[in-house]
Amino acid sequence: MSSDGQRQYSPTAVEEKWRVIWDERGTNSFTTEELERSQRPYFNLMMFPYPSAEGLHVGNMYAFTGADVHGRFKRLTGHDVFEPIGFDAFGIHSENFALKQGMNPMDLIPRNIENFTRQLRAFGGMYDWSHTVNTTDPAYYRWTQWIFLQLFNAGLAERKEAPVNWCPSCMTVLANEQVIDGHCERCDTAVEQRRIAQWFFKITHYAQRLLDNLRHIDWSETTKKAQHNWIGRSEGATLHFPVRESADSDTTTGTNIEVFTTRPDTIFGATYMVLSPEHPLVDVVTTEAQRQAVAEYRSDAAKMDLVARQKTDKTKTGVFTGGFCSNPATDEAIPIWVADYVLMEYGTGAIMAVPGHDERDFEFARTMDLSIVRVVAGPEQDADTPLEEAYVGPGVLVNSGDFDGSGVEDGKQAITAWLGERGLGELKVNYKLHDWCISRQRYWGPPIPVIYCDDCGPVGVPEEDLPVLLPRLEDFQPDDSGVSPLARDEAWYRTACPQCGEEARRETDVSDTFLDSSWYFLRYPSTDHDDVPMDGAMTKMWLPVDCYIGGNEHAVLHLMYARFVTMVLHDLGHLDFEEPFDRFRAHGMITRNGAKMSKSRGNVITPDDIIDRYGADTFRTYLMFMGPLEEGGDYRDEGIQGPYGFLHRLYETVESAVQGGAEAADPEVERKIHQTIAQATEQIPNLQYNTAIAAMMECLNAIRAGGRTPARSEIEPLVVMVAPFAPHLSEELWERLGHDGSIFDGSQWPAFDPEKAKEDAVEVAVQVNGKLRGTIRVPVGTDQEAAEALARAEDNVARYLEDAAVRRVIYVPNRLLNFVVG
RNA sequence: GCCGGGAUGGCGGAAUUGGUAGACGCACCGGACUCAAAAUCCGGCGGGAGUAAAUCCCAUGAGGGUUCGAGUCCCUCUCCCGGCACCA
Repeated sequence: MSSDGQRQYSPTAVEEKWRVIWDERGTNSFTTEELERSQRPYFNLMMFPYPSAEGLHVGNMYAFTGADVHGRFKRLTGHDVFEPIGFDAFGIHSENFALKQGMNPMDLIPRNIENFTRQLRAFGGMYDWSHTVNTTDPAYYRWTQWIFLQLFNAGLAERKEAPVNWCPSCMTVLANEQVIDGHCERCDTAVEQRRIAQWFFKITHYAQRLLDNLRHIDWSETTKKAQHNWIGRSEGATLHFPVRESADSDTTTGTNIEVFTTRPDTIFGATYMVLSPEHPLVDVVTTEAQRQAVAEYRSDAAKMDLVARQKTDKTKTGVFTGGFCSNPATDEAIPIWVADYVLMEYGTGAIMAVPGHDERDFEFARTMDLSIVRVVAGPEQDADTPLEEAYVGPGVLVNSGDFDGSGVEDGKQAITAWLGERGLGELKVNYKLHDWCISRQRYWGPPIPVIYCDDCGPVGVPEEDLPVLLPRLEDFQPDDSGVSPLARDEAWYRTACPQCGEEARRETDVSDTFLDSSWYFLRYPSTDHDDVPMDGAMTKMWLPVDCYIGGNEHAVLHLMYARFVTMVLHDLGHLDFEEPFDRFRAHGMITRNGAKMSKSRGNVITPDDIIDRYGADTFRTYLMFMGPLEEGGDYRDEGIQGPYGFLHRLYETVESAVQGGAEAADPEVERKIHQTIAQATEQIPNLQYNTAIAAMMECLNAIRAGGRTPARSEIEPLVVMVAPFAPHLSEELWERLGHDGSIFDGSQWPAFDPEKAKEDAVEVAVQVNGKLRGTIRVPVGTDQEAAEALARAEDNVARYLEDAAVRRVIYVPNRLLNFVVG
């Protein structure tokens, strides 16, 4: 109590009080029955965190606050908001950290989860703690393994030996998506190539659907665009080039080399052929004389790490195989080369080189002194215009036999059809998307539920035997063998074949963490059901997710895999929808004092410190006030004073109103309140939190103007509108205002009354030739004649109109009046 | 190179989608309260001219254009951030 009898706002005390009350009353959690019987279900999702040893960072807080504000707003407007949280606790992060600490992740993870839970409660998330998931819990990963089996049984999981990205530091295989610029996403070590047998999910089978659905899902444009590019559809043709016995002989060997090209129209300019070093036909076409040179080149390419291999600015290298093939359009013999600028992973691993109209081929042809032919003439060019560089623009075909004069686009169709008549070409769509390698030669993940039997081959673990428990290993250090540490636990991997009962061996690889996170949202509503991954009724009630807010760093990994897994489960009859998230919004990044936050810079904000000092409510409000959620913002240490003062003044104002405020509402103030209601109601669902908060600040300033103490009815709507941002404080003030129960129960969001918000007079700008010369205050809806008369009476306006002829008058009612003179 | 997003006071950011640029907040300056400081409250705050007021000029990355009127639309350019990248 302070001397004047009013209580002081103590964020720490208020927040602690309401955390306890929420828990006691179960304010934020649903019982199983409540989940089953919801009237207006709303599934509000945020990206579950990886529980690091460092604890929650501001980036997490920012995202979670943005999502939590959304959930709380939906709840205040009468929805049953299900807002769960969980822990994505498997994976290389935890494993590496455990190795460094000399601890077992099985001991480390529960500790981290405990700390995260404490922080998530402290920040005031509206989490349903009775429906949480932990990916490392056998009760969860049992179903992750079940999902593997669904794909396995449907023929969508495939074991194949493939060149993979190998991180020599993490000693494991990485997905293409985890290789950033030739370096390991986690430790930044240069990645090498290796060939290992791996399990792949055939996501490429879904490429077109994943692409098509982007058109109708309500997602952030940036995220959709990233997925669009990642899928990388391109239309072209597969063309067949018959291999010849020799340069001078017309005889073909019967072998064809297939190429994928987006420019079949330029085939008359294909003057040589290039195979990637890994291409299986290299040995077939290489002549005896060139065998050694080719072998050396291939072995150099194999040794090269992916960084060096993928450098686009290095000079092109290659070697002639000695072999020739026929250009199917010209029937001329063209030489076959091997060069590492052709990648085995895309298309067919072979290209027809058209140096005249492809920059890379041009560069290679120049280096190797190969012939360059023009087959497209752009504007002001003809068949003989010399080529100083590759011409990739539009034009008409030249030097192309019967197709001369045809446009580039028509030529593509016509030439492909013409080659097709001879069985040498067909239209083809290609995608950049690769199949998803889910095998990891590590310890800390769910074992892939497969048993290898000498007689039966790979056999899926029967569903009733799930989960395949991850054994506790004391030595889980990965090694250079390319095999998971689980291969050291013989008692674990030795088992009987489920089909024939003979001695067999378990798969010792574990699955990718992205598999864990590809379906966690499907699990949340069903955590009360141990016997199924997704309960039918719960899934029908709550899914798909209504709103998902998260970081765009997951645009092409997590979000693509979640869509894929959902689509597969739909096709297999487990779900009745094929897109998991109705709405997705990517939040922006936050910086501190204009600089990126990073541990190495030492400028990372520790949420615990800020919350201790200012309270979670102030922290939340400030984070949301910094800028638009979708654009991010800049955290300035002094800036938090604004929201801090705002919440203090709100507290004081409510206190004094309760002690005895004004008898009746002031119409001016009431107008401001309703204008604020209108603005907040419109902007909060659009995630324009910064401007909504600004409006509330203005509203409080208006309420307090002139040191006035408002009536309770005047301050109450503001307390509700602030609730999504400052939930603890709002509960406290709601109670002080004499209400029982939670402010979040019973749809308290204030109703907007347009009549009360209406202004009766407006300022109209008066311009002469577009320059502001005065303003007039007029009743709303004043007509031009009246406004003009008033404006002409203004001294400063009259001055400019004196000796000028008014040619035109532009009147925008309630806004502006412009005299055009001249 | 390609794709996406930006550039507005000392700073973070507003601007009814073509109609009074700078809301709200931070920082700063002045004042009140105080023995003093903190906290709080009141006032000021883009630049320039003007003793001041009135008023005028300039100003939304740069340059041009459309328009009665442009931060907003069109063209050209510069820089910054994010993603993809020898993808045939």
